[in-house]
Order: sequence, then C-alpha cells, then structure tokens
Amino acid sequence: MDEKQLPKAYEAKQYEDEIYAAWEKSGFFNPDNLKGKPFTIMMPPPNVTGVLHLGHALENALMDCMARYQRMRGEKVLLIPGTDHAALPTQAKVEKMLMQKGMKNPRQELGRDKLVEKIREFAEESRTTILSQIKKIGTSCDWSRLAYTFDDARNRAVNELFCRMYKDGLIYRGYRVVNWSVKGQSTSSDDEIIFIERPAKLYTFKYSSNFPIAIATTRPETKLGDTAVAVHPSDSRYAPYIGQVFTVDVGAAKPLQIKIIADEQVDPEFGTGALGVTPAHSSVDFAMYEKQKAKGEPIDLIPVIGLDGKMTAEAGADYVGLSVEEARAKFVLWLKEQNLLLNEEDITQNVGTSDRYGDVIESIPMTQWWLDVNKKIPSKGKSLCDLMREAVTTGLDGDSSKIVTITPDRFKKLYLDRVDHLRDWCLSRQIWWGHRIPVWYKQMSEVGDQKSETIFVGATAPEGDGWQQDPDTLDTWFSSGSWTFSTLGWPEQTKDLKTFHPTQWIQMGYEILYLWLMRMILMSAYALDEIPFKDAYIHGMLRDKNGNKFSKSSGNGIDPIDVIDEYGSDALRISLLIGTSPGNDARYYTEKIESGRNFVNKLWNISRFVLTSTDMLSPELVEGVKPQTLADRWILSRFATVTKEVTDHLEKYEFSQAGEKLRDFTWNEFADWYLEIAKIQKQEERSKKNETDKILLYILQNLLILWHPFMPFVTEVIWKNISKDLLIVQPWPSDKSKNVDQTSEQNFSRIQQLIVAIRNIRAQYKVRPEKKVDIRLQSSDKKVRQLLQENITIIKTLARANDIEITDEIAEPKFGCALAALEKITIHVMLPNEDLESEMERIKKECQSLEVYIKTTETKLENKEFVSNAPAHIVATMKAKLQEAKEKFETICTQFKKQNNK
RNA sequence: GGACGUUUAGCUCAGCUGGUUAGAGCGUCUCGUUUACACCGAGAAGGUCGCAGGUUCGAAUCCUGCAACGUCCACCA
Repeated sequence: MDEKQLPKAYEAKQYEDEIYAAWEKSGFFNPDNLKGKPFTIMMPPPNVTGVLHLGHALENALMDCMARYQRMRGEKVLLIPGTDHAALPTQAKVEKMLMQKGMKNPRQELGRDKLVEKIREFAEESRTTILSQIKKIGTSCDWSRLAYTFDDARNRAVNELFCRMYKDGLIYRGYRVVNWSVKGQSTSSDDEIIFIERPAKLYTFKYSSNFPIAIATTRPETKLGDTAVAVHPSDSRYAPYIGQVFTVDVGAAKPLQIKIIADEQVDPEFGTGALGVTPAHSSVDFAMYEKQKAKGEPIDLIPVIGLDGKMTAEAGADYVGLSVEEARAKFVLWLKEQNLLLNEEDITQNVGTSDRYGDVIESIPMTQWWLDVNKKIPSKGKSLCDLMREAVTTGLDGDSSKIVTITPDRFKKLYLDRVDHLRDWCLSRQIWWGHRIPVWYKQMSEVGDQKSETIFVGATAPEGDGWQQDPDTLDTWFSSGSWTFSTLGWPEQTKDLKTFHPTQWIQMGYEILYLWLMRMILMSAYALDEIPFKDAYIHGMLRDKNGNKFSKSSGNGIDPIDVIDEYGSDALRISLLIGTSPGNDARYYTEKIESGRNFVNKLWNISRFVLTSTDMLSPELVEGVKPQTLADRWILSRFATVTKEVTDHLEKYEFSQAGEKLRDFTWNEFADWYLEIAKIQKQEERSKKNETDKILLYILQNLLILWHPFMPFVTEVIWKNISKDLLIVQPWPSDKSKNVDQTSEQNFSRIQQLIVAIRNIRAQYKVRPEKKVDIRLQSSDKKVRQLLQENITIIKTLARANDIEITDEIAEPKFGCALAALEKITIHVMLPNEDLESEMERIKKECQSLEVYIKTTETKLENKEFVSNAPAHIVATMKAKLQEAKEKFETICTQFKKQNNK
C-alpha cells in the first residue's frame, strides 16, 4: 500500500463530490437495481421558500442513515426526494420581496399570471439550490423518482382526492366564520395561527341604560354587530330574561335586536357572567348562531368588519371605513359619553396571528370550501377522525398490521388528543400560488335578485361555454397529505404503488405532527384504506448554542453547506446523530462539529495504519480469522458484541446510542489498545504477523461497513483501497456471536488494568516516559502467573517496563518501591526516585476508599432480605467484588504498614 | 386554564423494562515530538443524579407533591 494515496489528514472537500457522483452512477440509489424486501422512506419535502438550514441537515442525516443501513442489510431501499411548493408561505415570501423592492400591492400591480410567474421563478431557483444541498449532505435518494408537490403528477392526485371527497359529501361549500388575514387577503386553517400574548383592556358596559344585563368584551367595536346576549342556563340572575328581545341603538346602521339566549358554554364566573354574541366575528358566537338556528329560534348575523379590515356600512355611518382600532376608540368614547361604560380593566389576552403574514387574524364570515372530518364516509361508515384514531390504536379496521407507531410514543397521546378536538378543515385560500380548486361555476339564470349557479366538480371544465373555475387555491397541506402515495403514481395503480406503499419509516419534526403527519394518515386511510407509513420517528428542533431557535430575524442562521465546506459532510452528520435523542431539542455548537471532524480523521488514520502496515498487496475481504493471542480473542469478542449492539440500536432507531458505542469501540478499544498491541505482535513470529494483519483488516473492513450509514463519504473513500466494489452495497455484518469469549475478555481486562495501574504510578511519581522501570508481579494463582507470562511483551511495552519478575513468592516491598494491587496480583514498581512520603499518602487514600467500599458491601450482604430477594447473579457478583476488594486491602494495607514501620 | 417535556460532572448530553463503586464528548490539570493520527497519546481531578415525601432488600430510574425552565393546546368573552 502506497502511503501517498492516504495523506496524513482527511480532507473531506477533496473527495465528497466525486464520491457522490460515483454513487449516483452506480445506480444503487434506485431500488430497481436492488434485491430484497422493499423499504421505503419518503423525504419530507423541504419548502421552496428558501434554502436548507441545519434542521434539514439533521433530517437528511437521519433518513440517509436509515436508508443506507437498510440497503446494506439487503433491502430494496427507496428514498424519494422532493420539494414542496408551500403555497401560502412561498407567495407570502415573494410578495414581501417585491414589496421590499418598492411594489405597493404586487397582486394588483402584476395580476394573477405575472405574479404566479414571478413566484415560479423564485421557487425554481430555491428548488435547484435545495436539490444540490441534499446531494452535498450525501443523501442516497432515487433522483429518477424526484417529485414536487406542484407538478402535474401531484396535481392529478390532488384533483382526484378533491373530487372523491366531494362525491362522498366530505368536502362542502359553506358560509362560516373563517380565520382571515387582512394583510394576506386570505383564509388560513386553525393550524396556521400562532397565538401571541398581548396586553388588552376588558371593558364592561351596557348596550343602553335600560338594558338589564352588562357584558364584558375586549373588542367593543364588534359589539356593533351583536345580536344576542348569552348567559348560562342555570344562572338565576338572568333566568327571567331568557328568550326576551331588546332593541338597542348603539350607533350601528340599524338598531340592534338583542335576544337573551342560554348557552352552556358561558362561564357564569367570568366577567358579568353574560356574553355579548357577535355571530359574524367570533367562531364561538357563530356556533351559537347555528345552534339557535337549529333550535328554530334564530338570531341575526351582522358583519361589521370587512375583508379589508375596515368597518362596514352595517357598522353605521359613524364607523364605516374606520380601522378596528379607530372604531374601538370611538365606540368606547361613545359608551363613556352615554355613561354606559361600567368598568375598564387591564388584562393580557391571547390573540391569533397569521403564521406567514404576521397580522392579527380577524374572524369573518365567508363562503369557503371545507373538509368535514366528523361526517361518516358512505362506503366506510366511519369519519375521517375515526380513521385517524384507528390508525394509531387498533389499526385501520382493526387490522393490527395497519398500525402507525410513533417514536417516542408520547407523541401518540398528543395526536389522539388533537383528533378528538379536530374541527372542519378550511381548504380554500385566496392566493394564487397553489393547486387551483377543481370546481367550475356556470351562471344559469337570473330571476330578479336571485342568481342561480350550477357547480361542477372536476379537474377540467365540462363541455359547453360559460364555465368559470373557482379562483381559489388549496391549502398546501392538502397536497402534501398525499405525499406518500402521490409520489408513487396514485391514482394510477402503478407497480411502484403496489411495491412501495405503505412506506416503512418516516422522520419529521414535532412541529409538523398536526400539520402533516395527521393529514398523511387522513389522506392515505381515506384514499387507499392504508396507513402511509409503519413507523414515524419524531425528532426535535436544532437550536443555537444558547438554546435559542434559529431564525432569520435573529440572524443566528447557519448554512449547512458552509459547515460541510469547512468540516466535511461526515463530521456534520455524526455530530447531529450522536448526542441527540428522539423528540428532544438539541443544541448546535461548533465544538461538537470539531469533535466529529476529529473522529473522522481518527478513523482515517486508523485505516491508514492498517492499510499501510499490512503486507497484503491487495487486501481483499477477509473472511475467516484465526485468533492467536489473548488480545486477538479479546478484540474479536468485543467486536462481535459491538456489532450486535449497533445493529440492535439501529433496529430501534436509536441512532445516537448506535453511533456512541461504535465510536467508543473504534477509538478506545480498537485504536488505543488493539492497534498498539498489533504493532508488538507483528514484530513477533511470522505466523502471528499474518494473523494479526488479517484481524486488523477484518475489523477495519467491518467497521467501515458499520460506520457507513453515519459517515458515508470517508468510509467509501477508504473502501476504495480495499475493494473495487462500492461500500454502499456491502452486506451488513452477520451475527458474530460465536466470537464472543467471556474468558478472554476478563483476562484481557486484567492485563489492561495492570498496565493502567503501572502507568498511573509512573504518572504519579513523574517517571520520565523514556525511563523504563523494573516491576515485580506476585500472584499465588498459577493461571494468573501464566496469563502474565504469556502477555509479558505487551505489558513491558505498553507500561514501559525494563525487567518484569513474575513470582508466587510474597515479599515485602523494598524501600523506594510503589505498591498496587489488583485481584490476585500484587504489583511492585521500583521507582528511580525515592519518594516515600507521597507513596504513603497515595496508599493511605486507596486504603480509605477500599475500606468504605468493603463496609457498605458487607452491610448489604449481611442484609438477609437483600440476599433472599435480589437475583442470584447480582449477589454473586457482589460477593466476588467484595472478595477482591478485601484481597486488595489486605495486600496494600498490611504491606504498607510493614513498610511504614521501617 | 389544561397537557407534555426538561432538570445528571464547569458546558452539551447519554443512562432501555429499578440491581456492581452513575457514563460519554468538550473543557480543566499533569506529562509527552513512541515512524497511523498533536484533528494525537498517557494519567488525573470533577457529580449527595432540581427539592420534599413514599414504595422496595435496593431508586438517577417507579409513585405523589413542589419548584424552575421550556413547548404545545384552549371559545374566559
């Protein structure tokens, strides 16, 4: 092996692009070129609102780790990449950019087609960047199946779903109170509202001096549209008034007819115990309005706030055209003048804001398209909510093979709570970037004021003239909800769909549990009678080193590509995978990436040593290895155990623990001990050298395989020196448990402890490293003496000893000699410099800690209840440990005392 | 107002169904130019596992209560 091929330090930048290209060319990203059982992962499509951030890097690391692991396990892995057109967020972003460039109202100034074109340009640019970033991270996805939530194939799926749901009566057009963003001039769903706390004033007032009930409100201006006062049915204070109607004039266009109604929702303890009902501008009040209508005791609905956020004509001549704030001030002033204001109180209230436009959401009644989540689906006899519930509990239709498991499982509870309180989903948006609602209208006749409209629901307009498509677009989550199957060709019954759905595993952040996970389950259960995925792995958010969210406004954003440029993709990946646990937020800081980079370099140098120091000209895959020495048996045993542990952890999606165990083995056992011992063994007989080389190669090769899912690039680069085949499809190590050898592990551990004890003494007495010391090892156990004898070269070299005497003869330590004891071994280290005082101090300390341990352990063992209740092996190990401690104590203390007497 | 999460070494975090003298990485201290690696090696120091009770032979781990921090949800108008 030529050392020039392997420079001293691994420079990730020199290799990564080339390696990725080689993988792509190999075709192994495409499951059509793989055998085995299908294993599908759908990439959560990043929004084309910008470029990838560190959170995406984490997602890609997780997905790719799983994909590569499964591929090496021999599965037919499909990881479909994609992007999300993110309807409202993208339009909001582009509009904002245009406005920053000076445009006042992009929609007005550009018109639908031109604005959509601008957004498309922006989205395409983002898309290109995002896709190249995904490659940089190393994600092994099938680019031949690349999907986009806004391409033709996905549009077909969206239209098909909409039409089916309409035919099933689940999608309906309804006049109801919606969440309206004045700034964005669009509706939004309940999930897209962010509640913020803000100070507000709670006003208590009466509509008129002779009105019998006072009410409290934080929105006085909406009271111009009040049509009822609701009280609790059992509230005796107001019971006599229930059913009565009062006419009051508060300055609105017409005097208000206020009916006193009873409703359980009213809290008699809050405020005056009476609630002014504004059906047009509160979803709660609107619900009362509907209830009253159903009861046959209808109340009116008067919209006083318009889509422009200004007061309408209905609010009265004094108010029309005013903003809500102006109207509020004016109305409060009027109340004061009329002596109707009874109280004014400062409170904090939660107010809903648009997650994209940031303005306060107004409740306004409008005709929109809705998805009914509680109505029974005709063919199923169950509602969408029922299906969503079944999917995580009994399995769809009670079929236990159709259960979605959520890791960690606490998120299952959150999910179920949400399903129980789910309300109808407002699907239509008044923006232009998105899937157009597949509904067509035609005006049929006009009789006086009555317009009669015919509705047609379908992807394309029916025959004939005069059909107008609904101008609105669909909520972006309507298209991402079908992601797991629209990417596979649905509604066509494609081979892909049959092969790869339901998918096996998906990962996502907890922040889109409601927005996305839920809707994927809804869509898939509805359209396919299937779950979208078997296991959902929920990860937390990445925060900066102070625990703050990464955000553009605080300017703490980090571009993962910059990190990759500096430290390499592998370093970034392992530092994101190790030290994080599912569902919990994690902090990102540079030191972590540095330590990742250091480890990558360590593995590089381990490989460099193994590959350049073995004689094998072409180091082919090593199959059978024959351990010759204790160290050989130990490392093979340990490796077998670690292989099993890593595999088990990955099966349970415990990425962090798998990576940690692998790192500890690689660094602390293989590199720090076995490599050093290998150097010694290789200088011994010829036969040993060959076997040592084989073992080194064997472990290295398998380590590269185990590490590949975590650090695909560096492992693949090293693998080039081993085989012409790519590492990406090397089979995962099979069960090696036949190599597990407890005895050798125990014996080797004894040698390790001995070496550490001697090194410890050397460090304590500041023995210069080049100075070799004489050592006397005493043991009454023949087997132990034999063990020491067999490994004497290793002890000598690693502990830097000159002469080692192994004997069964108990002797008092000589003057100027340091003393240590292990189980069945007494160690005398001859010190070149005589430092009796600190030796006595050191031994005294050790005696004390031994004494404490012996005492507590003895107490435990004397406890009869402990001995009878605790499992036998616990008691046995404790007894053995106690014995060992006693022996140590005996050796050290008695000999120390003798020495002390001199 | 509810629910959930977190609280373990100076910092960032692991610790699965309770069982050896509680771990890792970074940082700190001492020593070191041993031909794989200073992006390194050797050794060490550092924790009454947030607080208070309880269950148990045994609790960081289970139960109850409390506190601090965080997140989500909710129609106190």
